[in-house]
Amino acid sequence: MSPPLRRTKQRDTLAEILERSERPLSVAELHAAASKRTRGLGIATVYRAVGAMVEAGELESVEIAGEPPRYERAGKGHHHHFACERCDRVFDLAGCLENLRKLLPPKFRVRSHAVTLYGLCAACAG
Amino acid sequence: MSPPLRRTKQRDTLAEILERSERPLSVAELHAAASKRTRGLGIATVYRAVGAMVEAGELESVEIAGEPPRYERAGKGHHHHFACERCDRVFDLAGCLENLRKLLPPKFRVRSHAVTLYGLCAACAG
DNA sequence: GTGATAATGATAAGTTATTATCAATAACCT
DNA sequence: AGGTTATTGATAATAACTTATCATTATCAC
Repeated sequence: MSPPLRRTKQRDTLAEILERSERPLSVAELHAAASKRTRGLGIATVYRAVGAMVEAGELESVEIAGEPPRYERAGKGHHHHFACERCDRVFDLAGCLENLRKLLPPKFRVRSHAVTLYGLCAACAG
Repeated sequence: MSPPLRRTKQRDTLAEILERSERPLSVAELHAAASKRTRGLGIATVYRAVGAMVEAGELESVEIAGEPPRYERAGKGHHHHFACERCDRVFDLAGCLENLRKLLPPKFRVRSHAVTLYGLCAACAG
């Protein structure tokens, strides 16, 4: 069975950053942000913490083609994402689209879908 | 400047398979299909041919998160894709969705978008 | 046909992201 | 506080693709 888990400064910091973040973060972003508070934080620790939180259902991963996954807290409700082509950050979009099924060929069965918009975020569109 | 390009059996085969294919193909799929006709075909040759065709604007790449890119002939018109979770093949979907912009936060500028459906293709849904 | 050289195939090397290893450190129970 | 052991950080090792290298082969202009 799984070993009893211990509370550490590193994990607390990482969890808090993710909890507070209004957008999904990559491991690299998370490492950078947490390093400001927890000096010398190892990248492996970030991977371990993120993996455990996904495993525990506290985090969900946001997969975007050609990009490393981002992570955001679970239970935000169905939504999609925007990837800024300049600053490389990913943002949440509110809501979804109807009629996705109308795209579907006969006999195909959909289990999930992803909609990603690419462009410039507000900051980069300046 | 670029060296004059020569016509080879390998490139002809690859171009023809892509031209005839009704769905986007990965380098691996393309290599497998072309190897039946051109024995001993090297994977590097496939990468080189695909790269050149993309460069020339004859092919477009189809990027799907967590998957190697697929390639399809350019100029098919705007459409999206379906990724079968069982057989791992990618299919074209006809048309698009309206009102993508309604998802957009203020001041964000969209340049392109991707819609990918995941599920089982007709063959796998059986 | 012949020569110059682009293309090929086999494979080494490079990328990028992630996981494994392991000695040192720090949590937590009594 | 002290001991057990989970966790950490540094880094080696993987993994999955893609590109580079280079001797050999094949294309094409003449």
